Amino acid sequence: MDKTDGVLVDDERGQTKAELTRRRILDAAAKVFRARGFVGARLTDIATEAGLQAGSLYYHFASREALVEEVMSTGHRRTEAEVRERLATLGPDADPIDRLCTAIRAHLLAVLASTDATSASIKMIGQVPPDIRERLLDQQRAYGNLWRDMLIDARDAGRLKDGLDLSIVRMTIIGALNWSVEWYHMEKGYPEKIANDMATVMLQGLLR
Amino acid sequence: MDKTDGVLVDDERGQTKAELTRRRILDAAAKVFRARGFVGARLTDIATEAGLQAGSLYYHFASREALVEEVMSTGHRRTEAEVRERLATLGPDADPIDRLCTAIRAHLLAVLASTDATSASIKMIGQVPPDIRERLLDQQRAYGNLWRDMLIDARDAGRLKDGLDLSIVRMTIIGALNWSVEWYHMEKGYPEKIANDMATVMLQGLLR
DNA sequence: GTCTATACGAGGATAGAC
DNA sequence: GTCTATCCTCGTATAGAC
Repeated sequence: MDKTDGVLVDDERGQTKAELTRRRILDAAAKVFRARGFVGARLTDIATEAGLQAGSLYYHFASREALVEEVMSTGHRRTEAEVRERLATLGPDADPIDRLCTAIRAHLLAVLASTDATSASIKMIGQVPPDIRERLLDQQRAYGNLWRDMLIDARDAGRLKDGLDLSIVRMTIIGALNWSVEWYHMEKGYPEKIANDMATVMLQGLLR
Repeated sequence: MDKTDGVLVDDERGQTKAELTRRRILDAAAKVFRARGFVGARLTDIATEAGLQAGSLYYHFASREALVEEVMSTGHRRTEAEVRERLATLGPDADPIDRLCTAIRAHLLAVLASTDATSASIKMIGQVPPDIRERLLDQQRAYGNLWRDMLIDARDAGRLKDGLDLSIVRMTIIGALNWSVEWYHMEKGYPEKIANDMATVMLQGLLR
């Protein structure tokens, strides 16, 4: 499984040719899937983007679905990694609200300003076949728990409004963050500003 | 265009057999598209659900894409209609914050507790071919303006925090509402509670 | 490892009977 | 209007040469 490890490093030392090509295919696939969605992305498109023929993909991947799944899995793993890293910089006993704010910002920036795989994974989660979807949701459970725990900590510290269902709150926040892939376009956006406004609205509300 | 009018009435008087079948197909399509997504929904499934054979669909619709587009268009129109109706009950010079709160609740309830077409239209907006997508986004512009105007009114009344980009706020709110179709399941949900918590979080924030 | 060529299945779409 | 039967296109996947 060393293919799934070093995924975040772009260091080429010690990579066989096959591993490099495999990586190139994954990048191409992420780009095409992000742009065209699960339906619209053809293996021919992906192969062309990666600089080879459609048939050649099968030397590296067992099927179209295997390719999709790895792209999405990688995308989610990156988002989660970025959020956890940013949280780690706060130290273990940071203020729970600071942690929430940091997570909101990190998740949004990961989704908008990071790789194609991250937004592809969000855009396609509602489209992939049930078995793939199931495995991906399993994988995302740990990440969901991270958010759940942050919210519980904040509530236990007496910082949240009473009576809110924290599951609903969690899905509301993550939903707003994720939906940004549907409307954000590189030309017109300032991810930092979006992250700030979203954090403000979700934590303090939009009312004065 | 009397097909697109009476869409909300279930009154059968004056409807030809063809019009009734057409309606039945649209309902079946909405259900199948909602459940299986744009990719997974086959014409065979839709036809079966509507109680006829795949080939027969073509008497009523020119193509699969025409069918998709009408389902989505109808779905969005219903959401918009429900929100506008609820706003209308408030009267023309209601408090701008009441209007926002009402719109948030109405949009969510329309999406979660209403017909298959409403959630299908949201789930598939990121999946359909560019030309269809373009026309649907055009259609949605008027609805976006409704939200934009509500936010502007609230700001002009001095009720919103300073410095927020109202476009970002609008997309944040609508995004959170729309994303609910990805996580809500009929069994476990209480749309009213979800609507309340979402309105609270977005207007007043989740902090105490 | 990557190519070319091709097999194969699936599903959208059409034709004609009824 | 709806059926059955069939065509046709497209894209995934495989085989074998290089």
